[in-house]
Amino acid sequence: MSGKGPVKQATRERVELAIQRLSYSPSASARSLRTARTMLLGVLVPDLANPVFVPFLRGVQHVAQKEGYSVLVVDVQRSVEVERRALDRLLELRVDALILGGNARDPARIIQLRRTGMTVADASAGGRGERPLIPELEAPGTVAMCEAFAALGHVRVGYVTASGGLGGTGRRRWALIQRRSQELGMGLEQIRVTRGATPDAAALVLGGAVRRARGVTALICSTLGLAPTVLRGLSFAGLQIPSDCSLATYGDSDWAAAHRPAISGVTMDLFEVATMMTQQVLGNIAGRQVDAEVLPEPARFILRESVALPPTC
Amino acid sequence: MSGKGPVKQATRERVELAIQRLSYSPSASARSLRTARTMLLGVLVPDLANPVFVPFLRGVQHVAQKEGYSVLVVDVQRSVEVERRALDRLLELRVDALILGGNARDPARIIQLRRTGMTVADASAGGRGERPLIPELEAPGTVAMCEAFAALGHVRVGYVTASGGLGGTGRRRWALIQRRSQELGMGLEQIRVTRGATPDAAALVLGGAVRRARGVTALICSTLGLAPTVLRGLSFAGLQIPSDCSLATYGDSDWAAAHRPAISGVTMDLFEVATMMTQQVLGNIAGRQVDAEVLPEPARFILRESVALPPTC
DNA sequence: CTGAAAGCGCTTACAG
DNA sequence: CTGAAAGCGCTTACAG
Repeated sequence: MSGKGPVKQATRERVELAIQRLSYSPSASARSLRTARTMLLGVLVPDLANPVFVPFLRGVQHVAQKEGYSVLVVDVQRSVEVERRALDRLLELRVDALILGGNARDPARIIQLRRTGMTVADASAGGRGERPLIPELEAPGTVAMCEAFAALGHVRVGYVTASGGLGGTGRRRWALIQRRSQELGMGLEQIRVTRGATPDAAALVLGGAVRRARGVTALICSTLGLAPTVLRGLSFAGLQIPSDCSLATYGDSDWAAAHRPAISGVTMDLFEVATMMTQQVLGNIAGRQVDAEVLPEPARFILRESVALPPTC
Repeated sequence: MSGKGPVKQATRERVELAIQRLSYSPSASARSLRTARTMLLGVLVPDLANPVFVPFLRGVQHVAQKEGYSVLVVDVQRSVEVERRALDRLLELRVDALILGGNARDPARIIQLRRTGMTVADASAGGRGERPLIPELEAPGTVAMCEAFAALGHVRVGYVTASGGLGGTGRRRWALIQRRSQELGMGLEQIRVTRGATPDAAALVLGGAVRRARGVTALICSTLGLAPTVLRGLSFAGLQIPSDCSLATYGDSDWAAAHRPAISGVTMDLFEVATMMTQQVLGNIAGRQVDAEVLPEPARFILRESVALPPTC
């Protein structure tokens, strides 16, 4: 009972060991200090309130945790200052890699980081030879949408954006829409609506664009988050979709599909994009050679009831 | 030019220092090893695909980063196993505190953690004397909703849940709805619909519940994510809201408000809940005495067009 | 194969 | 006030 036979003692030791283990847990700090690896991944997103970044974050989280990595997420709230501090902190934390979900506020900092040897994957912009993944994947969807409008006979399209400037991805997309519209002989204009604007405020802007002589016959919403504001604005203005004006949006969701009329959209699987990016990043830092040429599915245009023939005048 | 005057040398040293600083960044691992503080916060959410956890995560992120803390987020995907591993890892990382956005898969583990001195804040369940924050805040909204239905003359209500069991919050809520309905003289039944079910599958279940003799005249959707499925099911079944059946949901969003008819809902500000929880947690571990009695706004019931008089038979 | 030592980069208490 | 030393808890190379 108190250390007699040698076997009994061994047993007791094992038990004690097991008991200790119940609370013992090796210190990651100590290990990292020694090994110079933290098994930490930093993920920067411009704005978690924007729903496109949620599946992205889920994708990163998903593969990271399967590989034993933990993810530090920071919502930079579209602020250079917050991004700067976050990057400083992530570097102190010695993250093994950085994943950017959207355009960096300070791109110069990013290329500088790369120069120091930090692995950083950027979903939206391509630094030094790397291709901008998301814009590239999105392009086929944009083209398909433009072609669908043209095929139905639309002659003038309005691209609705939230007030505030476009980021790198936004500018690339706008350039593509411009080019495609022109080739297809459609007029194009940009319409600014404040996200979360009151229905009457949105109605004023949208009603004006649709109702004036030679007004737009179709609207493209630049982001899914803006769509409800646009829908309420149109509804308030007394405009019917699609008889008075067709509507499509970037992004898709169950709500867009459940809406009557169901809303068309350009959509791609950001979860999958994040998954593949993260796998590649983790492969890189493990020194594995990953075949970079397996790309996620490109974006598609989902045609639903909200896009139809233009009104006959 | 090469170390002549003492002043010049001092200047050069400053310059060299500044240059070095450009790449120097103190090691968080080393510091943590010494100080036994990591400035790390672990956040566990049951499922990031459930939109209620996104504002919650944003709230935590927001105050954490203002206070210099970084947040490790893990989506446990409703799996005990994933949760277990995540907790092990977060403990190795020596997070200064743990924040649970939803019910833990393994509550015993949590109370054990608390016993070892770990600070853990749980939004959905209260361990040992702490009150379950979210259920408590949600209750007034549930009551208001039940009363609204009763006041309009509804006699039988269906509570639509996703297939799969209820968690702690779900059970508490169900118990409250049961009690309130009974007190108000309304019948109640639970209806199970698979999230993401095809419209015809959902239509079968919902149509049956509404159309049969003495069927339900109103539906409550247990979570916002399920609402689109219910909407499409009702639409497929040829049922009009609210003339054939009223509809309310837990949660609210721009899409719910933009839907025609606009969807009623029980809603509260999870961003604010997370904000206050996190402030309290950080205050605790800093040894500050925070007044725990400032509570976030409780949930409200937003009455919109989707809830109206029951059909007259 | 086992065991003691060195060292990762900080902070903190202590000596000068 | 400044500076050298000890030590946080690991891993890894090295000696026995």
